[in-house]
Amino acid sequence: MAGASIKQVAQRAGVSLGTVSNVLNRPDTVAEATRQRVREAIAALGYVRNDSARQLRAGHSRTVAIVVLDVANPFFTDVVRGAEEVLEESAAMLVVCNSGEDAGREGRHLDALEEQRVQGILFTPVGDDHADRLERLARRGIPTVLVDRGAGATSRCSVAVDDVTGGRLAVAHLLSRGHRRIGFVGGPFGIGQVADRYAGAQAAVAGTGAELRTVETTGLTVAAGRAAAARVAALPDAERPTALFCANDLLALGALQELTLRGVRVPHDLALVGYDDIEFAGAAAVPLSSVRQPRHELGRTAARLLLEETGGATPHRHQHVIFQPELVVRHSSDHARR
Amino acid sequence: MAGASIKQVAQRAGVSLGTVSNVLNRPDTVAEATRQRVREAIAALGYVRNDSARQLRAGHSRTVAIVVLDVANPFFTDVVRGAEEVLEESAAMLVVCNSGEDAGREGRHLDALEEQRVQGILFTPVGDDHADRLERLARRGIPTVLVDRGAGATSRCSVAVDDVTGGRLAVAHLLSRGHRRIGFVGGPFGIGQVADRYAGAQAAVAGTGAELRTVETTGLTVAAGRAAAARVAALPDAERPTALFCANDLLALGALQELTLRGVRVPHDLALVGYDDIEFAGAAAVPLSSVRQPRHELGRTAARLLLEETGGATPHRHQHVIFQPELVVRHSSDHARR
DNA sequence: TGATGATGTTGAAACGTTTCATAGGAGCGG
DNA sequence: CCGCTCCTATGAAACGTTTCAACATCATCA
Repeated sequence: MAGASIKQVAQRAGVSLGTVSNVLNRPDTVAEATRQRVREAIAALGYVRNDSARQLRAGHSRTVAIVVLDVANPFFTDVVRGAEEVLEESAAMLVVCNSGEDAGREGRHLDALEEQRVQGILFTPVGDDHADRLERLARRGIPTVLVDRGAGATSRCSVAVDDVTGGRLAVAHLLSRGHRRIGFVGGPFGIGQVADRYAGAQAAVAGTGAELRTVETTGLTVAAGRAAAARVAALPDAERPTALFCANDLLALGALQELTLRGVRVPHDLALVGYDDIEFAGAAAVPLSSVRQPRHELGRTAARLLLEETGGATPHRHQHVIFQPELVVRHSSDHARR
Repeated sequence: MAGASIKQVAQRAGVSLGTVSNVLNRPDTVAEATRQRVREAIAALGYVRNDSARQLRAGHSRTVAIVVLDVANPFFTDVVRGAEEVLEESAAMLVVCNSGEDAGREGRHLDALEEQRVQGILFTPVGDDHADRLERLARRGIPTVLVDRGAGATSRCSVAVDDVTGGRLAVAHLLSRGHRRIGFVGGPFGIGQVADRYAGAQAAVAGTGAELRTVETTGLTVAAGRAAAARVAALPDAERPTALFCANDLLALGALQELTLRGVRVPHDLALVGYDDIEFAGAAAVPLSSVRQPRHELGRTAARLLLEETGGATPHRHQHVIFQPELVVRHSSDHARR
């Protein structure tokens, strides 16, 4: 019972092995009576197809992987849900791999996925030196769609939100509220999103005479946000920024917690803008201004592009879809500095 | 280049196919010079092992799956991270499957995992009628560890937090603050956690003369929490509970948003207690009282039990590990009702 | 010197599918 | 009754590993 194979099903149904396979894969080519008999044998033996064998023969699998920076980050979970929706329709299975912003772990995941000959990978890389890797995957027939990264790569598809614009929107907003010394909280700068949002922030202050100083963090977590806010709060008044632009909402929420704890009032003493507009941003102690991204749509589009490339009847043209972010102003930054 | 196989590596290195396999799996049985030569051939051809073939031969895979109710729920993401930590040490790969609280989707995932002959499954089922299914998986050699469910199943391991105690703690706390009409927000009741937390709540009110009324929801999401709170707010004063115990924090945060919007003051007009103590609970507009569970530890333990069963040198004894929850009182319920 | 072991390597079988060329019949028009 | 096609069913090959008994070689020791 443990491992009934096609052979045993065939024996029991009194047909050849190939016929069973036909029942499974092209039922219309098998006569009704035979089909019936085979189906009964399958049920009786509790036969379940062995996917390894199928894949071995087929040369590729029916699973699609998504490798994300952090499973616990609501940004990625929404992307995952979007991708799932699309993939479900095409009988592909989505598995989620978590790199945890660790290049080593990311590498091991990619190795395993390559060994498994997955159908394709939706990928948000930790660092920037992944071109060779993806090139190799492509040669092996495993297409990649870069998620929220790597616009410009000509040899694969990508979907992204314009992070430079997002950073610019956030900081322009703070400038319009009268802030002249603004802190950028985020890191490591090796992460493209962080670098881009910072670039946008810089672009916004350029030529305005305002000052942008960086408060570098080791990651994009609530804990890192707390630590960063502690450092900011400890600065002498003359140096302390009057507003913080955080590279994501987790950082901003962490900062908000720490600032509240230390009696720094938001937005009166310090304005705060986050990024991602996660579900909790509006529910925070001080409702958080944030830059909203179409995360769900990002996931759907990434999956769609991958399927187009895989199912490729028509020769595939790589596409780069860029979504535009949107600033949502809430109380945490809604206070004009005189 | 696309698909170099062991055979081509062997040819290039001038050795037999079996020797290459030995280099890969038992390098110490191969002479240094040969090993070197084979390694070079592998590198030159860009050979990557085909996991399907390996699995087919081995009869089982090296991946472990975790099937969760909702990837976006911080409770599960923490469990996932705990499990990952343990599995990483044993060269197993964890893939996350999202049932989205949908029995159909759950079934399809289990089917796929069974076809893939995964090493084992960490599983939080949607409903209660999964015994047959798991029995079948077990017969096929795929062990399951129930996560946060199914204490009492004698034929498999489980890890759980005592949800009845958790529910009791929460409601006992509200009673001690003087509340006599308490609402339980949660659903569907088919989900074991919901049923257990409700049972605990009932146990707490039993014999106190206080009233417990249910506000049933269609899921455990922020949106469902909003909807539930809207219904509560619309009740006439005489019927409206003075406190809500929500089956998880997402519901509670949703409720908090909706109540704030409608001018119902928390905790003055209505006290609120959540469940899970997610990272955002303390950062909410009104810091949220909640029942904390050792989620990370839950994931670690589940993974450990699975590995013990799989790697089973010693015959495996199924275990049921129950963790105790802990009530964290914050501002949302910290107001004595006169 | 011949038996014994240790060390390295080989070749073939097996895992469970899918695919494909082929064959056995049945039905039918001529 | 022959030659055709159409419908079903068959058996063998192939996918890329791992495993294992057998073999070759060489040093060792009595």
